[in-house]
Amino acid sequence: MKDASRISESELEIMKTLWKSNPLSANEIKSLIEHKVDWSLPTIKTFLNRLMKKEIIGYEKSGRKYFYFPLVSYDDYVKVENNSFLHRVYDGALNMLFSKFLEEKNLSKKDIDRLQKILEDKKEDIDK
Amino acid sequence: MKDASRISESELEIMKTLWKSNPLSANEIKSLIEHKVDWSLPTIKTFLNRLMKKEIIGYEKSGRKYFYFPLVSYDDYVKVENNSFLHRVYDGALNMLFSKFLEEKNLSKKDIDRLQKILEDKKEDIDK
DNA sequence: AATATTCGTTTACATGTGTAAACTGTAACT
DNA sequence: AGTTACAGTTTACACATGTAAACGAATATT
Repeated sequence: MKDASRISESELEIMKTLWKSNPLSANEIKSLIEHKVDWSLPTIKTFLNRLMKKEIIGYEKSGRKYFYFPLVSYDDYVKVENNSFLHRVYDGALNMLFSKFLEEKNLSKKDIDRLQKILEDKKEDIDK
Repeated sequence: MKDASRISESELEIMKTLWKSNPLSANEIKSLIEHKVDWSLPTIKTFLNRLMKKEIIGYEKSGRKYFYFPLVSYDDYVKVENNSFLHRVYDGALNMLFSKFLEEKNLSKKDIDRLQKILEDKKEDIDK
């Protein structure tokens, strides 16, 4: 698994697009994210280049055009980010993290049910 | 509540110390964190100054010495960070966040029990 | 009182990031 | 074939951040 740690906030916006569908050209990316952010094409190209230098995306040529795709999966990225967040903000205390989120967010009953189910399953894994 | 969003990673290390106990002088902070990071006193002073400019900490003078203390509470900081993390990585999908953490972390039985308790309480709040 | 010490303040500098214009090569149109 | 369009590449520039030395003022020591 590549090191996915150093994706900046703006670069991440590009990555989210690429994770949803790929490969994509710079123009396609622009269309897909312009409802969220207002970046000029050059700006998007800068981000694509930086992501390539970091080996977080790759590309395949088709004639004069480049089509970009992720080299790092969303899951890998999430793993790295989860960990760094957990340690940065909570010094690694997962329970604290959960408590704080639960404290301040309003979950629907359905959400809670779903989480309880996940926890039940987890428990079984341990017991087994 | 002050805007606590723009605390950098290094500055955060200082804040953690101050949240645990305050007010503290620059030297005291140095002693308290030197087991974690190896920063020279000037470096720590830079961070303190930046935090002051951002109005995240304040100080009180006692003779020639300054004693620093937080202007932003840990809880406020956590709230802001949780939110930004939730949206940055999960586009706001709290359930996804929980699932991912639960998926990849190993919780002890006790941890799970505690979380289940929290969820139960949450549920009661809703029912009520 | 003179000097050494100790604080805080100012200045410094490299790297990362947000944002984009200018440049260059190649494909397409007339 | 010449020129226009358009894709990628190079250069640019300001601000944030990591890291710290130099400077100046005030206190403590001899």
